[in-house]
Amino acid sequence: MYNSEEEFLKHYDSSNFEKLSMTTDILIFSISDSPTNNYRKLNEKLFSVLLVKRDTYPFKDKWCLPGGFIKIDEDLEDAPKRILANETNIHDIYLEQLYTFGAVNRDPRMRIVSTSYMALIDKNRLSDKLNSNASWFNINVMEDEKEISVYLENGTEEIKFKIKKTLKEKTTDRYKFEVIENDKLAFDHPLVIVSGIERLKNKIGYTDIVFNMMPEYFTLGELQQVYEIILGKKLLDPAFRRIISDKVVKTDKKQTGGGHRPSYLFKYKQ
Amino acid sequence: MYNSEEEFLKHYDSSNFEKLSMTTDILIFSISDSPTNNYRKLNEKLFSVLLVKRDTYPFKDKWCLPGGFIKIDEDLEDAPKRILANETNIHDIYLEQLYTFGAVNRDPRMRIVSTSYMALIDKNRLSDKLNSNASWFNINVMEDEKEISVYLENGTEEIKFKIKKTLKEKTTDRYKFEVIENDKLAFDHPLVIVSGIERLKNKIGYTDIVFNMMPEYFTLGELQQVYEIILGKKLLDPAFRRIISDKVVKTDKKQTGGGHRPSYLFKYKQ
DNA sequence: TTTTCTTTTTATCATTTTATTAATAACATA
DNA sequence: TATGTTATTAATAAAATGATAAAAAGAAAA
Repeated sequence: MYNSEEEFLKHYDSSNFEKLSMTTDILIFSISDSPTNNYRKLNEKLFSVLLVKRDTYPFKDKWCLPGGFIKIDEDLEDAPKRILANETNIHDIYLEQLYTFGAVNRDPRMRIVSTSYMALIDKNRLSDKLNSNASWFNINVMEDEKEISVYLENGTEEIKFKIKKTLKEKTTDRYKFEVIENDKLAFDHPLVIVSGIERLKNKIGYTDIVFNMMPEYFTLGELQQVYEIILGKKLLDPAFRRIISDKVVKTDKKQTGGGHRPSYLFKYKQ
Repeated sequence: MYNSEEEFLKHYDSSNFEKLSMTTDILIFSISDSPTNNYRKLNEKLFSVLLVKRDTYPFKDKWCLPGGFIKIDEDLEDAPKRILANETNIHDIYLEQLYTFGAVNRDPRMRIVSTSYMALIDKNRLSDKLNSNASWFNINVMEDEKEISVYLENGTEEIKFKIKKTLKEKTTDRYKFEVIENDKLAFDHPLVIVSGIERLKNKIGYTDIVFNMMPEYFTLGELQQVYEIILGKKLLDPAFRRIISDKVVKTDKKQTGGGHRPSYLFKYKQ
């Protein structure tokens, strides 16, 4: 019918195929300091995620991940970058594509497929003011063979949800996730959050991505806490130090005032 | 403006947002036997991918991955299942989402975002006849710090492409891939193939997915060959046997006729 | 029939890595 | 000055890994 690619494209009718909308959802993870900073209580580090309260339908007054529509003339990965720039003042943010969710009825408005991204940031680099409807939620995860329970709190509100996991194949560690309890999170965002936590848990073992969330100077105790929160288990001090010893450099700074032997501050070895 | 979610949805105008088309591309990997099966030459195992020759524009006469458009009323992951069913006669195929590619100009026709999937199958379960324009290509990969060269051949045709890799962040093992040589593959499919190989290379170490490509009975030498092809390096026999010893069961069957000590046949320990 | 060849399979030992326990160090407070 | 607390390191045991070599079993050649 056509004799060349040029000719074909000239006559191509793009309405031949069904069209849909795409959005992106961004899991922005960071590390927070515990609000209770008592005497003789370690400056506890917490793992947190940024959520936004919806002020319009659908899911009005529920919390969701920052996100938005992909523009027709915008590369897919430029959308999360644009939204991140809108939520923060930082430019060089660690960003990684997570998963694309595309169940037919995942959005009540219409058919929308959403590609989720995970961003890791050091909160200390943020200018203080967040967008008015955004808030950091500390993350607590309880996981066993069958379920993942996630508890989020920001000092005022609490969000809980539970996810059932069933092994997809005997040959993998892959699970099928299904939301079985959720009252305060919009869309399929519980799934996105859990996917991100799983990804991070997996990658913390063979990459250095965790340092994207750490401040410039930190103690090994703090770093170990972050590993422990994300992995959901306690680590032995000497083992942990062996593992990260070649990733960090000791500085001559010390963190005093803890009522005990002060710890040296370390930096990430670039 | 609206007093309830129902009311909002009733009046929702889905033409508010820009729409695009979505496709899926499926990397179907398997293991092939070497065509040269000489005396005293091990029955060599090769790693292969299924490609389809395009008979229409765009990219007429180029090779591409099996794929197609996502239907408006079809779950995202049902599309690759539908296409797999069309290409094979097998039902329970290992399928895993790989990555969503969404550069604005990745398709010359119009804006198309594509979610790629990786499928692993045991060729022995296929009925012999493939679709007429489909063909298995054996894969050879040469990788160093800066580049990945992939060489595909199906006995008749050869396809070569080269990809430059640059480290994205110092904190990860993540690379940015850029196609620098490619003459016979359509779209951004070189990127999809390389992403899949990297995923497989990574996952072979901590999952059992490789057994989805193995026949029911295999020798440890054959299994080791498959590991070696995918990892791109030689493994020591005793080390390999230690690693996989708890994943396989020895049967009382032997593979004789090799002019040397026969090897036992093993099965995957389900 | 015997020897040679090849590859499979197992054994052995050295080395490295990881796990566990315990000891020592340093600061803040009573 | 003694005590509590956490940081840091030392020391040892256990496990995993790496590397080499030896034994086993069949096919083919002498």
